[in-house]
Amino acid sequence: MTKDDGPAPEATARRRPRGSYSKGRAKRAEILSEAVRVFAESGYRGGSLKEIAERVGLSQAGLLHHFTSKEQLLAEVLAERDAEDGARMFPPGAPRTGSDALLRMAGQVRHNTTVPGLVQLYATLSGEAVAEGHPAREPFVERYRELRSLMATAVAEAQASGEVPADRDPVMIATALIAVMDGLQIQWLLEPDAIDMPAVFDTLLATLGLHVNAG
Amino acid sequence: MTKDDGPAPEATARRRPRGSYSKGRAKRAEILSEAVRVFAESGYRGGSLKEIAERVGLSQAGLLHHFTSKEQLLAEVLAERDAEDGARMFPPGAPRTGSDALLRMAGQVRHNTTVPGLVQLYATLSGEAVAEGHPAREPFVERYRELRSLMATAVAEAQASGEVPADRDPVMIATALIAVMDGLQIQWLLEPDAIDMPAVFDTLLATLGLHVNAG
DNA sequence: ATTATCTATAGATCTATAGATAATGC
DNA sequence: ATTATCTATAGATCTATAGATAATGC
Repeated sequence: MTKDDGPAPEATARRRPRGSYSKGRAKRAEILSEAVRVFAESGYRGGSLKEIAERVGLSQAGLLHHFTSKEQLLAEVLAERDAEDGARMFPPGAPRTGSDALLRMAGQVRHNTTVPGLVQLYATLSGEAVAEGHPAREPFVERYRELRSLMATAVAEAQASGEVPADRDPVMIATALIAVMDGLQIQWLLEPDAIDMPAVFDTLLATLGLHVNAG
Repeated sequence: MTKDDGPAPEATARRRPRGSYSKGRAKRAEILSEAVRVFAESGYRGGSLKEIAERVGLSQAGLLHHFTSKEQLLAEVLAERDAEDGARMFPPGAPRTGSDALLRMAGQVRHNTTVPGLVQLYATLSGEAVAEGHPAREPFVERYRELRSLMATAVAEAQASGEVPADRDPVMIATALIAVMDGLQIQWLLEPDAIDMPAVFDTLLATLGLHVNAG
């Protein structure tokens, strides 16, 4: 067969898109990372496209060439951050079994103290996202659902292997651990010097019978 | 002495203010309680004076007769809510000693499930308030500082009296308990039916060696 | 030729103030 | 007479679209 599937140069005049140029892709990435900062500082409602645009050296309309709407920009910010954080807490290869995931969670808390911007992004957006109709609501619902499920499994496995006392409901423990992590972030963002996030989290794990440093 | 301290009817013509009428005071209270709802739903940034005004049957300018600015309205909302909640968790007469405060905290978690609007107010505002320059930031910093101090004392007393194991730092435990309470609210507001706040909190207290139901 | 940006602008908001009128209560 | 409200408006924003021009790369 001859290439009658290919682009008919003139007949149909089907001008197919060429895709973005490399300059465009670079700018797009720059916008995403600056959007993280602006949404972290001012939230989704409070953060303006103009502010983001100016920080990357574009006009506000220029920014909207890369993202069709503010809402789409937020969606991509969340997707990107979730992918990155997910890879950290649940690396694909790692045998996420037993107390392993719990220790990695403690590691995440430790890591978070080095990235206050991202911590603020989540703290700010999760607070906004509880509002009915907020564009980040569904993503957050799903995120917590998955997180609870993964952590509950980890707790149950740690209990089954005897690494952690089995006298508590694993789902309750998982929910509580996630809650502590979130709640600590608020207190820490408000008074970084007064709150030692990793120490508090480790204390709680120790109370559950899991010792981070002692193994 | 004759009343030369009284109002000189004409000389100085000092027309002193008469204070608000009862209708005005009623409207003011109405505004405050509707502001709670609007700020809960949309946050401080996202909530508009027009929305609040309409809900109480005033024009936006009419509302600003009772509060000189949006910021002042927020400040009064916070002050009022803090006073009310403070009275609940730390009643003036009660001998707030030992595990007493811990059990009252569990009671507060239980109570919170009946007032989702207030829970949302705090979840939303605390998320916003971590932003530099946010008008609720300082109030929240102080609130957490005081809460930690009160709870840490309670934990220490409970430890001293042997009601709770003394193998953990009371400040860490207090910080963690407050964090769990906050973090649970986010998960609960996102999925009320999936999260049993009181059960999770009680589970955590039990892990600490304090049994809410068993006494 | 297609993508990347810009300027200009429509159409919504929003807060706070000015100035007028209606309601309340010494 | 003082308080309680209203209408009108200034002065800032903000998002998204239209239409033009500059830059990039088949």
